[in-house]
Order: sequence, then structure tokens, then C-alpha cells
Amino acid sequence: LLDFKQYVIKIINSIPEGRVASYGQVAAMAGSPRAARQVGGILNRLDDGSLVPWWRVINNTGKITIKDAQFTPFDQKERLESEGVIVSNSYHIDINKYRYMPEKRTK
DNA sequence: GGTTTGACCCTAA
DNA sequence: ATTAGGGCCAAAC
Repeated sequence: LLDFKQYVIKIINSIPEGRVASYGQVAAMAGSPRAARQVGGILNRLDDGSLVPWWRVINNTGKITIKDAQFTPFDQKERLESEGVIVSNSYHIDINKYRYMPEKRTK
């Protein structure tokens, strides 16, 4: 049985290019609906060589809330924009437009 | 093994 | 639109 962290990584790896998910959404998919902060914690501690697409995870209001450390909000904005996601200068995204919904089909 | 720590979330101004 | 406060809980100390 996979533990929480392993589920989180697996789920984030499954977010397609050009789509986003919220921390709480990932937590719920991993089986712990109120553990949103843990998802951020896991991403925060990914090692340098990690291929996990952490930039596709934002908060549930559609805002980039990464802590300014190894990567900055600007880094995340650039990565999302390079995949076609429109990010406003105040770091807002139309989450209803870009949210990853596994059970629905993408046209 | 108890305590601290957050890349959150929701509600209410 | 933005801010404040309380709740939350897996991991790291």
C-alpha cells in the first residue's frame, strides 16, 4: 500500500501539461482531503533533480503561492506560461479553465 | 514520541 | 479586490 507521500507524487506526475491542480485537490485524491498543507510541504522538499511537475500545483483560488526559496513565484509563472497557461501579472490563473479533472474527458 | 512546522483552505469582514 | 484568523494534519525535528 502506498503511503500519502507516494500517492501525492504519483498524482502530480499524472497532471498533464497545460493543466493545474490545487494542493487540496491533490490531497483529496491521495485520500486525505484536509492535508493540503502537506502537499506543499512535500513539494517544498523535492530534491534538485526531481522530475515531478511541481509548478502545476497552485492554491484553490487559482493563485501561485510558492515560497520564494529555491524556486520563485516568477519561475513558476514562466513554467506555466511555457505550457500555454495564462498567468496574470498578479500571479492569478483561471483555475476553472485549467483545472485537471481526471474523471471528466478533455475535448 | 510529543512538539513544531508550513508552496493550504475556508469564512468573514 | 485584499486581509485576518482559526482549523487542519503528515512530516520533520
